[in-house]
Amino acid sequence: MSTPDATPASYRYTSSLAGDIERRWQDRWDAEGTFEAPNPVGDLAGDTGSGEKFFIMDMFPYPSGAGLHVGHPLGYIATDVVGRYRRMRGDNVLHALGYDAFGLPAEIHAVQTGEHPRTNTESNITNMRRQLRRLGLAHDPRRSFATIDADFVRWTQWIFIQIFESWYDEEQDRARPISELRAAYESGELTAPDGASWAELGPLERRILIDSRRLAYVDESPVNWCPGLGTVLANEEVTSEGRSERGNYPVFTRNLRQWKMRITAYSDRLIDDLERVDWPDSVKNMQRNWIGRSHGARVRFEVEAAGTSFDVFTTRPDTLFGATYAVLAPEHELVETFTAEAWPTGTPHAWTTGAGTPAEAVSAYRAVAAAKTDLERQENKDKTGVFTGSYATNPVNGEQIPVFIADYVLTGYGTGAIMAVPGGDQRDWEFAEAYGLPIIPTVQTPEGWEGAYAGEGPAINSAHATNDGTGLDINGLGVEDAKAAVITWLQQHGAGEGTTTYRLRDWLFSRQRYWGEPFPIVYDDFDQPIAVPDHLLPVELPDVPDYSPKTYEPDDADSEPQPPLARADDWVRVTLDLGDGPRTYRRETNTMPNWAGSSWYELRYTDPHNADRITDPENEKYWLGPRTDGETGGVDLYVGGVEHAVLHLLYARFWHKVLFDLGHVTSEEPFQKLFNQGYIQAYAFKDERHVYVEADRVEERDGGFFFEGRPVIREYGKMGKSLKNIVTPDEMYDAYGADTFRVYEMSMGPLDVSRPWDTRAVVGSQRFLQRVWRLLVDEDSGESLVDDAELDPATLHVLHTTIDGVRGDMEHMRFNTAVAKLIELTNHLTKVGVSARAAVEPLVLMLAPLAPHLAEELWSRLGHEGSLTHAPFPVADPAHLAADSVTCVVQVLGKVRGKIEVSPDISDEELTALALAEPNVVRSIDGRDIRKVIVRAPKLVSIVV
RNA sequence: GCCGAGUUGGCGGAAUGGUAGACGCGACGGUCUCAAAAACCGUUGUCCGAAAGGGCGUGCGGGUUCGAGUCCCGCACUCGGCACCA
Repeated sequence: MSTPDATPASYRYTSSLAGDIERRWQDRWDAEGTFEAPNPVGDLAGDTGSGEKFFIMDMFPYPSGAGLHVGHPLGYIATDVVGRYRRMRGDNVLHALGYDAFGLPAEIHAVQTGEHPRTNTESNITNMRRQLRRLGLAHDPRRSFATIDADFVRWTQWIFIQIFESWYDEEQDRARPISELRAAYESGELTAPDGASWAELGPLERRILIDSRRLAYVDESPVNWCPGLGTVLANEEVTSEGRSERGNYPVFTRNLRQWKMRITAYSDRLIDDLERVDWPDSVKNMQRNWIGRSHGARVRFEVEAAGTSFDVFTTRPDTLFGATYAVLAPEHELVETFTAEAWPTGTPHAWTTGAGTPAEAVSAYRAVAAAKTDLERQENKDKTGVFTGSYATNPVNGEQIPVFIADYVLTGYGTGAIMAVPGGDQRDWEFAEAYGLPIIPTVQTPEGWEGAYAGEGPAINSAHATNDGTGLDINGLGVEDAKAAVITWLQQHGAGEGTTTYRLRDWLFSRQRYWGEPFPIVYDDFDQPIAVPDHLLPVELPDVPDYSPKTYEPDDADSEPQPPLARADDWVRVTLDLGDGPRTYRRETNTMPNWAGSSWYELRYTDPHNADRITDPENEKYWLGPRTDGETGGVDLYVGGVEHAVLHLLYARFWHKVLFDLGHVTSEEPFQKLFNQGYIQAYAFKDERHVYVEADRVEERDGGFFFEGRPVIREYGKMGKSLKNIVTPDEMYDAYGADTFRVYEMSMGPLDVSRPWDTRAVVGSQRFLQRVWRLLVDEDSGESLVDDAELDPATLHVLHTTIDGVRGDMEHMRFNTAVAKLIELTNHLTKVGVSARAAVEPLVLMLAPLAPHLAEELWSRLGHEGSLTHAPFPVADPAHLAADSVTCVVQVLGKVRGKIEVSPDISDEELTALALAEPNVVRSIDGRDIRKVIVRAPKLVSIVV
């Protein structure tokens, strides 16, 4: 690396000079607390100023031990540029960075090394802080935290208790304290689902009734059990292949007692409020699809032989006349009830699978289905099933239709049972073909249509006459009208009603892991959960000899989860006085998923040291509250990758809404504006053995790529150690300095687009900063080159159009074009040899958000005392935006045939005359009649002949 | 299959319906140097032409318009999400 002494130009802006400047300013910013943002109240209280507040957040990092590559800081640089720009606009900017520090990698490391996960995690945080500090990010260091800090865990647990101690009031459409539910039962305003009154219930029954309504509850239900990881997983953590997102182990559906959060109560609000936030449409759509709201009908099918009925959900009640059989999911709770004693006479062989009785066939089928992973269920799309031996009554026409069980019907969606309409549904069609079931079309198909038809058309075969005239007849109606008619009829006849179902399931919240927040829950002798009182929070993790859950063979579906905390006997047994004297309780031994901390961390930035509340209401209202009535409030700008579209971003919205309902926050949404940055990707190279070779040693020539003289194949994708294509920020700091690195990342392209890293191209950004430096500083002597000359008109024009453009680009986060405009200004000043203060001061100020260290250095060399952090961002003077002359384009039949330099305020007539006089235009017209002349003075004349 | 985003030079990318390719990389030529590197200056969509100038050109096929990368219709391909969701 060159040093200042190695070249004649001792004061050239080289990497080492940049490094000196950058470290010096970083130390000074720290010492002066330059980026500390004042709060309205509390320990960080100060003068919040007259400007707007602006709260920026990055999706906080997991402190991985692997270190950073150049892709990681992209979003952090972008938010830093926005924050620095907003400060120069006079805003009070809150920007800090915490660490999402619970999670599996640290626990796996701990299991392997025996070292406590906290030790490793904290050293990773230290290392990451060091790497990021070198970038010069303008964060308020007082507001940084990690989700593993005892103080943070305390409030995570406190929020859990808030959720545990509340229920969802469907009438008022909001969460309310559980005490109000108890009061409603006591007063008789509400009764238990079975109609029992509060007075009739015993103490335990009362508790079970209350517990069943909580927003955080224990429930035995089908969950994703992953024996390979030894834990259960949320739906969102299972891939579409039915494997764990972490570790890629098989996942099985098992009925287990686990903690859940009633996120489904918020389905409608989570969908509807997407309209009120400024988020990318793609993310909104992903959330809508994930919640999966569908409108339809619930239809009751009586099974007379069994003396009971089952409900199905359908989005197409208009096709009810085409329902020729019904299917229950194999796990449906009524399967046994519907399983007949013996096969009805004439049952086709295919329906029985050769079993002697329905019970044998059903239990064999259920056993096979239970042993399948979700992946196996998905891979095999051949329709299979068995007949239960029972028939159900189609309510619209009284037809007896056979009831099957089949694994193409899912237990978790709708009612876990369907009416099968082979004429209108491809899956039902396939099943009907396989089992010889009748197919009745109920919608007129287009000419020549084969197979199931799900499209528009008039209803056919859809009438049933009854003696009393109450029969349903929808023939001829369109799909929408038919749906409405059927729902009305079902409601009148007590056979069903219109309803809405959701794909979203309640959030499985417990994990059998060590490295997570313990639940603030104990169990009493009745085995019922009780919240640990606030003053005993946080419940801290005990030290244990072994951090691993009991894991199993990945394919061992019958294994049972066993959390590591269950082995810490001294911790599990605890004596507490919960108001009725000291008693022994048993602690909950599951831990929270690593989504817990990130579900509320935006709140803690606003009041990070508050010991009495998650955040003071004044601070929350100032930083997050709605600016005007009807707004949701929330973080002003949240930047991160799209990979959290349905995980973190859905959970965080849910928790925030609960806290809003309970009156703890004034904002209805956590993140008002969301921006997904793209990824920086990289090329990787493989040799003829398909082994990756070091990418930085590959040469490109003759249109091919070579490593040590041998041809290699190029691939495009992620940066990764195994791909041998990692480029680290540290390498960039050493070779160019942080400012060059920042400018390069911002100039590569639009922030939301992914693009390949190209180390060779970074030098362009360095050359740009060197040119800026050379405008102000003599490279040989280090003397200032700045003078007080007046600006010529052309320079004034370039300067002010640049100011105008850069401001617009900053407002809309178009940093790539902002950099391009600053380069153009710099190139202009270099070309005309202008180093006048009137030009270079605004240049330095505009550069400050992007290359803050260099800008601070030049600002002080311009004679200013303090930091330019709060110096005003330049404002364009409209008087200088208009150019002295503009190039007018003359088109003939839409093709450019001439250009004229004209005054900006030229009249249409004058311009037309000039255009028609242009020699090349005259030649193009070639004597033809002019039919029309379109004039857009002063930029364009279009001549039609 | 459904939903969403995209397709512009050798590469990353610019372009309120009005000069396509700003800015940067690379490449080519030059200055400086004993030489090289760095730095600086110039050229660079493509074809015809000595030049002036002209033809072609934003994935493909149509359309609207004086004028389309941009708007409309259809298609292909790439990427992302969901997927036996009734």
